[in-house]
Amino acid sequence: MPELPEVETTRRGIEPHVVGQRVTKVVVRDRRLRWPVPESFEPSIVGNTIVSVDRRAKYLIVDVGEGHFLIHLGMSGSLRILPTLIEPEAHDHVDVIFENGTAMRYNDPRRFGSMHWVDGNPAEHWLLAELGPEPLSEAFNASWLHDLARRRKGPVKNFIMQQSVVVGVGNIYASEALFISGIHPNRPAGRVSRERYARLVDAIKLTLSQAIEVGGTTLRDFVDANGAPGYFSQKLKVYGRDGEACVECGRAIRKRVIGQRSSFFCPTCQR
DNA sequence: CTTTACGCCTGACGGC
DNA sequence: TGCCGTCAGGCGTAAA
Repeated sequence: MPELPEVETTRRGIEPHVVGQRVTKVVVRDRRLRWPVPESFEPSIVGNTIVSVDRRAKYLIVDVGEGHFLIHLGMSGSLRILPTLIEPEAHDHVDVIFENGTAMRYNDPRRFGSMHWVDGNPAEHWLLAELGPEPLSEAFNASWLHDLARRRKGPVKNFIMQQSVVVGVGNIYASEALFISGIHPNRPAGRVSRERYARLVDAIKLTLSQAIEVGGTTLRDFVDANGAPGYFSQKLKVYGRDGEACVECGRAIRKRVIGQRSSFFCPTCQR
């Protein structure tokens, strides 16, 4: 479910409610996530006060002073802020309960998400250590992409979805950014010119920024920390629009599976 | 090294 | 209504 904009939306939603809050209790009612939540998870956190909530790629990093915990939302995960503790429902895996009576609740039906406790520097944790640059940073630019793409034969769409190339670009925004920059998703990554990579970089930054501004994309079930959906789905130009008219040329948007993922593009506008 | 295919899961939806 | 196949915002892993 969540790509970078949805994770950032979640981060912004929970941050003001949890920073400065002291954790009095952590309840893990279902440890079955992508990796089992260890028994040591709760005692590591309890008693600490939340210092900050940061994001790296699609991971949320919660600093509790004594260490950090990482949260990944997988395909179907969400975090909610509860003003008061209410009865848990299906797939409510974890509650982090605060001294003031509020709580942060993690729900994940498909269980592709994860929670990790990290001693030491989280940037060196194995999940984060090999990640590429943040898409909204200066380090992500045309030179970086063009140089990395040399000799790569695989489709450019797969290339930009690899987290070692650039983080946070998932299946929706990859299709959108390629449409905006006029690049066919199936074109070999090594056969995209530097100039066109410059346009792709701009398109990725623009698409992600705009999506963050409106709270991300809700296709079926993404909600922010208050339970509200994101509105970027209304602005999607190609994703999920196969058969509809291209907003630029009017020809039908096509859908094709590339790298085992559905991809949407305009056969006329994208080369 | 890069690239590909496969699981891991539940739930929603469309067709019959 | 009910059943069944298909598909879904991710990504680690094994294998080619």
